[in-house]
Amino acid sequence: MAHWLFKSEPDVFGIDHLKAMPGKKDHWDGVRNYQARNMMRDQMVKGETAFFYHSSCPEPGIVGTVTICSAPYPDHTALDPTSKYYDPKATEDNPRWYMVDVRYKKKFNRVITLQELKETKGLEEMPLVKKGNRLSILPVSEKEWDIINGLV
DNA sequence: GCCAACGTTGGC
DNA sequence: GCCAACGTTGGC
Repeated sequence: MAHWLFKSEPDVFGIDHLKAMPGKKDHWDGVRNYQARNMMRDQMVKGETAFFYHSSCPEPGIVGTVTICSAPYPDHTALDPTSKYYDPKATEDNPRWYMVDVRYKKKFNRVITLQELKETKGLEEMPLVKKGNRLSILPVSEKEWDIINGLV
């Protein structure tokens, strides 16, 4: 099974928000980038695990893990004119954007900072540590998954 | 708040 | 199909 990384701004929706949701799960809406959507729609499988990453905050880094607990399905916020994720080009027949549900799995006892990830041997090829990457959904290899879990 | 690095849009 | 303009992301 593949592994993933989900980025989110902790001020908007951090791992503690997810943990506080009913059933400790929520839908991961608002992905509005085609590359991220394609990975989500075409490759994600229920039961796979992912890192939860906090971005645009004082200490950017990986804060825990989540489980993908649904198959990909259309992101209905794209059809809602009152949503900040509304997309006038999305329709019922052609939803354009997709999402999955994620469930809180674990919060690490510390933040594995971006800085630390950059300095860790074996993670050099992670898109996350490379310059200019802005995708909110990223694939994580089995090797990288193990290395990062070993840092905690 | 700055700015680099993208991605998207739209005129041609 | 090119490409300039514009918008967004996200670390610092």
